[in-house]
Amino acid sequence: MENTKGRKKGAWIYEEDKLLKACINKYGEGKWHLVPQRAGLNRCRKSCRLRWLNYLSPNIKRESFAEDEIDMILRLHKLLGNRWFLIAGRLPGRTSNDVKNYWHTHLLKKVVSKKEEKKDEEEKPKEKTMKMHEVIKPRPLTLSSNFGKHYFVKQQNCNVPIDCDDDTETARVPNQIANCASSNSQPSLGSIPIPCEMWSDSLWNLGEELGNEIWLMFFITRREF
DNA sequence: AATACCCACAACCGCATCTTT
DNA sequence: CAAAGATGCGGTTGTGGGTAT
Repeated sequence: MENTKGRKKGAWIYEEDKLLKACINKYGEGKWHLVPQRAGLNRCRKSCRLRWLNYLSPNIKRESFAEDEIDMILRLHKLLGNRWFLIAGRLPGRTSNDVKNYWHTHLLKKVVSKKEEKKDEEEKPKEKTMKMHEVIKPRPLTLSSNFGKHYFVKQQNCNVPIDCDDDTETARVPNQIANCASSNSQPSLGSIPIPCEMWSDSLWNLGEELGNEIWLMFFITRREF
């Protein structure tokens, strides 16, 4: 199987794995555009990267998911939605592809059927303060190379509850960072900056309701593969 | 034994974001 | 500042193995 550029596609064979491993061991990870050439592989850079990250990397756990891992996936998914990379980041040895696959094959059905059950029971008046299942979607952000890469809580369409009297009074935080340590990255309500204490308090309140798991979303340091 | 179906997971693709020029 | 290239993530598809009929 080959693509339009004559690159091989489909399942990897043992020899290819060996070449890729040798290449990564020699040159390290990264510079994926150079990997096919360095390794002597007729594969595209994406394919090489995926193969390493999802299969060949020595950090990968091969055994099936443990109870606590499943529990963690369920909780984190409730908070983060389909941010598989972030969820996997909290599960040592698991890749985002592993988590995503496990979700689709094992957990999705469970969650859907549970929701169906709940739906029947509910039909109650709207929650006043916040919707517990609204997903907060953090996005990766690269700071200067000295700081490495970190993930923060914030992104477009992320509604942060702040002592609201009705449904509408939530702080719609623009696509910026809640990193109080950084002077130019203060969260805001429209153009008005939100004091860090208020921001933290809001998260703290939310954290109490969600069993403090919200804090996982603070400074989820990116794994260095 | 043959076939159909299902499940698990590896791999690909598209696109958004980041970095470099 | 814009364009081009590189990177990484999430959605989706393909495929092989196991099970049921």
